[in-house]
Amino acid sequence: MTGSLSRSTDSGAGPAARRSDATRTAILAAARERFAADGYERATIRAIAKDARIDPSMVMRYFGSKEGLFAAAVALDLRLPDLTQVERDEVGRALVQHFLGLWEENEELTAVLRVGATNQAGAERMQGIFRDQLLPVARQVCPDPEQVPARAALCASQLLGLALTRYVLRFAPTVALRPEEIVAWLAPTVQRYLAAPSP
Amino acid sequence: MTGSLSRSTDSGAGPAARRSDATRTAILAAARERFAADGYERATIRAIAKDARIDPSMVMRYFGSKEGLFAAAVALDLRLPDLTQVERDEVGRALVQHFLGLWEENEELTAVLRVGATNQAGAERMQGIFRDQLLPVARQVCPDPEQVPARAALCASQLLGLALTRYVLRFAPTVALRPEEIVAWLAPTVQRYLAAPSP
DNA sequence: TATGTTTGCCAACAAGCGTTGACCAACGCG
DNA sequence: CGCGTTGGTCAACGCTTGTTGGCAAACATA
Repeated sequence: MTGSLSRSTDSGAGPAARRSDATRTAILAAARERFAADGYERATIRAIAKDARIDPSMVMRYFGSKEGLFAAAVALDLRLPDLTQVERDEVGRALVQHFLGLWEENEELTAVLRVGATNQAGAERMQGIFRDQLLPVARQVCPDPEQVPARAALCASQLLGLALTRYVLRFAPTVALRPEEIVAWLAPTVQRYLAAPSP
Repeated sequence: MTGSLSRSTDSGAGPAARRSDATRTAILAAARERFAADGYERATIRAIAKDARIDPSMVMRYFGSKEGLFAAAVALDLRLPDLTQVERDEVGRALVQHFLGLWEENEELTAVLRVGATNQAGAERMQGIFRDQLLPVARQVCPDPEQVPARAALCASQLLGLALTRYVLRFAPTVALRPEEIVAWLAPTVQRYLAAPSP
């Protein structure tokens, strides 16, 4: 009941490092992996707990529910670059390159895409990412403000389509493509969607 | 409700129209709807049976298992046009138009896409559709036979990306686009992926 | 040492799932 | 009429799921 959480080793800046932090991050890592591999429904709390080598009830204690765990596991920040600093006719290439790098190293993105395809809450989360992160960047580049949503949406369709076929559906020819090839093919597309005059 | 044709009037050609055919198709329709709306795991046999107003056990009798039902519900034929009959620089537009028409009228495609994102068997089914239906068409148009798989894969990424954002994730700006706009934007992309010299 | 808080495991719950088999009501036909 | 086939319901099975509460150690503080 006491709110006091003073610790002997709490020296100065930042919150004290609790013993449970290790388990917490272990759970989150296992959750990301499972969500990415299996999607929301088939990624069971029991399996995640087994991966993290703790009891399923701990997951509930730390994250309240399965939805809470998912929300905590995939807190997505695309870290999109500031396109005002990029040459006007290079924004397409910059965006594709950035996205590809994200997907290659980060399995959260596969998780959120897989869940977005199954789950209503997941879809809404993706809508939020699109609205809060991609739309503003598109606004920096698009000529006509009124066309920003449509153009950003077209970019999303191409970028997510690549991610879908390469990381989720695993089409053989798409998986075989080297990153440079992908950039070379997709950059002009994204460039046109973003900045070229409308057809 | 049954509208059953009498067996005695079974005149010659084709198998007799059984009374159960109505239920069968009702189950399939309900299954398509549920799979499209909920994905594989959350589309329960019980819910499908309730939609079709019959007992869950009937689904098992007719289709053996949930996987059997899914296989029967989404037997996918894209009916892709013969691109050798189309002007060389119009194949992009033709393909986009055809795909868009399919998606707009046919919820099987949403179902198979949603399931492909969750389910291993679903993903393999999509790989098969790509291999057996899109690849051959690309072979009709691509200049260099060696590039056919990569080029077809790029087309798939754009077309499926559109379907994903429009019909599954339901991004507002993508949903708002009129079909003609989509064709106008995507046709040049697909055209370039298929037939333009590699970058 | 004594006390209260963390951290964790265990066993169980209620609900929902796919699936099965027993049983019943029509129907077609001799 | 009687009888086999068909179309259908019902009740249950075994299992897995998310979730809960109790209890025992480990630890921190006094």
